[in-house]
Amino acid sequence: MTDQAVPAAEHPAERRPRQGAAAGKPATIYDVAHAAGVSHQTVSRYLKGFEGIRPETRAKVERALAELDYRPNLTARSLTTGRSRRIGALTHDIDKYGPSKILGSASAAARDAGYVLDVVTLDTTDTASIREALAIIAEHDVEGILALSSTDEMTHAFEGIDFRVPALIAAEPDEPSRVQSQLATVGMPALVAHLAELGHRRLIFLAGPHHWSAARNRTRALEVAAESQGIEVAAVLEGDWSARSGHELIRDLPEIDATAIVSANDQMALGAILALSERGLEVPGDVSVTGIDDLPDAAFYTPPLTTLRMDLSGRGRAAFAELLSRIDGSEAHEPAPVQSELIVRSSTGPAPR
Amino acid sequence: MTDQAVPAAEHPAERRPRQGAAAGKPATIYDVAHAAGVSHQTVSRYLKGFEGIRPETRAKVERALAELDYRPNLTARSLTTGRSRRIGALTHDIDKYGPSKILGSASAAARDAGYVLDVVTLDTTDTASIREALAIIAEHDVEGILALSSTDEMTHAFEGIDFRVPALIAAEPDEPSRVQSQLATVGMPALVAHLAELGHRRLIFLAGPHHWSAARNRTRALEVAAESQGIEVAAVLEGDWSARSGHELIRDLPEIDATAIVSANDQMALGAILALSERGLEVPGDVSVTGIDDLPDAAFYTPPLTTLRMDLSGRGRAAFAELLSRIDGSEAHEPAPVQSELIVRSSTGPAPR
DNA sequence: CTCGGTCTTGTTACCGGCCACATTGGTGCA
DNA sequence: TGCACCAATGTGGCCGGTAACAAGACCGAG
Repeated sequence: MTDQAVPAAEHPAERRPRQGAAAGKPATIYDVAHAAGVSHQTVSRYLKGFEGIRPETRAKVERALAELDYRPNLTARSLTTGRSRRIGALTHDIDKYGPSKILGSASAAARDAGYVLDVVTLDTTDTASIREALAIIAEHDVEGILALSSTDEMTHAFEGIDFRVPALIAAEPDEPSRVQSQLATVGMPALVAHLAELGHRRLIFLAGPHHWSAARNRTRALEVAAESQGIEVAAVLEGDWSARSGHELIRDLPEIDATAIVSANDQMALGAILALSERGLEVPGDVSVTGIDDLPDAAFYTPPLTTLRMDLSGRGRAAFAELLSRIDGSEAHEPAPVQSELIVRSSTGPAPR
Repeated sequence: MTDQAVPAAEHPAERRPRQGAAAGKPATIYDVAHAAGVSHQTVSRYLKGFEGIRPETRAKVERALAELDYRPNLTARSLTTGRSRRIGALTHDIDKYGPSKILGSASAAARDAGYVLDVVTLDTTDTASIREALAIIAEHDVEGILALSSTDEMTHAFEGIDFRVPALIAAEPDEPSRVQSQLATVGMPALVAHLAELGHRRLIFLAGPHHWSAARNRTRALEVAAESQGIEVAAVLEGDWSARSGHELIRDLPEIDATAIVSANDQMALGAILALSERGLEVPGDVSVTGIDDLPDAAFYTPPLTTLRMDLSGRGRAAFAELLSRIDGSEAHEPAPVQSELIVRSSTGPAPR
């Protein structure tokens, strides 16, 4: 409490020349404290929103803060608090609609919660490269890990790893659950019923790749719905979600032994429609086609696609919310169940007799 | 240098109970150093790849490292080095193909360079929300900032801000440059020439939203190419990149006073095709339609779309490379020029007389 | 045998925050 | 008037690394 200058024992910040935004390095709380004539701790308290600071002290701090254009250094903060406010996100096929939509909504949810997503993309689907990506994420000191695409390889890569932080795969789960049951109990039956009402009795299913849990989910839901409504599934053909694969599967079929094609996503349906038209078949005159997802573009296919609208944004948000609740131990407020809704457009019509 | 135990002055790590991966917190270099019987600095040197370590010391460190399942704490490292190995990425419309493709490729490039992208998504396009997103990014201690979508609002939001780190907008630039000139000098002229050869003399252009620099770019390139080849642009209609807008623009047109529609992207072309068919016009029999981008789906539209393939991945990679070179001051190895290539499919055909 | 240089390793300070604890000044009450 | 108590603020340590410098061991040369 003496006022006499102690030559070298001055505060570290003393040695640094006075600096504002224009100068070299960003201001720290020490710079601010010095400028305000208070201790760094007082600044820290102010920043934290501590109430018990005298008005005039508060004013001094505020002035210094503004003057130096202070911005907190989150790196330093997270070193002591252990909270980095960062979530590692892992995805492949980010250029595909589904994953990128989920990513976007998860990212928006993250932002609203003050988090940022550290995105690492995967080039390939093999377990080894997923592991590698996980290692990168782990180094970056994230508070949680979110996998945006749910394949067997992903599940496998997640097994037996000690992440030290919560990790989860955003998925249409294999196991019975809200999502699955909503699709299986409401969405898919509605789609099949729609076809049945139009007189269709045999359909071909274009499935997604089997190593995706969402694909298995959708296949099973379709089979159950068809069975229970007495609709025959003439064939289940496995594609890779792409329009190309939908096109090839239908193009290479010896004969179209059904009056309807149900596709596990809209893009394969798009390919199927083209292949049908190349075979001289009309949609929906000769064959009806349906998709799943309801891409924004699906309403503008020729013809506009009848499809099941899936709430992908909801999935991203729900996944993030779930992860967040695991991170801070708070109870996950039960997310609204993810809905699927039948959207009838003109790609479906009465079955030809 | 005495060996006698100094009660409380032991190393911090001493006080913590022995711990492996199974125990509480992750191991630090101090833990490793203690386990190996060396100083933490020796461990740090080993980790850095320092050569001058005696083989037996090296072995001890390696053993301890493995035993404790040590993983470096990047937060602590970046606090001293000032290098966080993190890039802030800013985008809206991440669920659209263009931005997500650019994001994906930028992210892949980042990963290869040992960086991670901190993604913040924008809900709206206004400058204020961009600024807010930038503030979030700035707090997260990134080494650079990359904006993935290039709108006027983005440019505006970037102006007059002291980022303290390199920041750039990945764009098809307004100013003459490689990208623009390749599109303007090669791609677009090829597209227009293709239509001219088919006998088209009047076309309608579906432009992207004017506040996107890429949209202005494409509009200007088209106008120039059309002018120089004696093709008349009957109308320039501004959409918002979506299939919906392409559909509405063509649907609401009093008359189709042209034999070809050139769209600034594939999705508006998709909407246009549907609108034409609803008007009873055949593509390409009555009207030819072209797009730009060459989405994977564009080859499977009905009819498959003639389009200009744009190298979006190249854009993402190039943007990241440029940013990286600004960060570490290295010379940017001139990236391969971004190419656009004419892809002729069946949505274009001879002009009706 | 001593001295300087090199090689290897250890010690201490520091990055920018937060936390626990210490200290100061003012107030109420006996 | 003295003292306990509380409100406001300051001090020092710590988080987990890196950097600068110091120190001990070993070497050859004078």
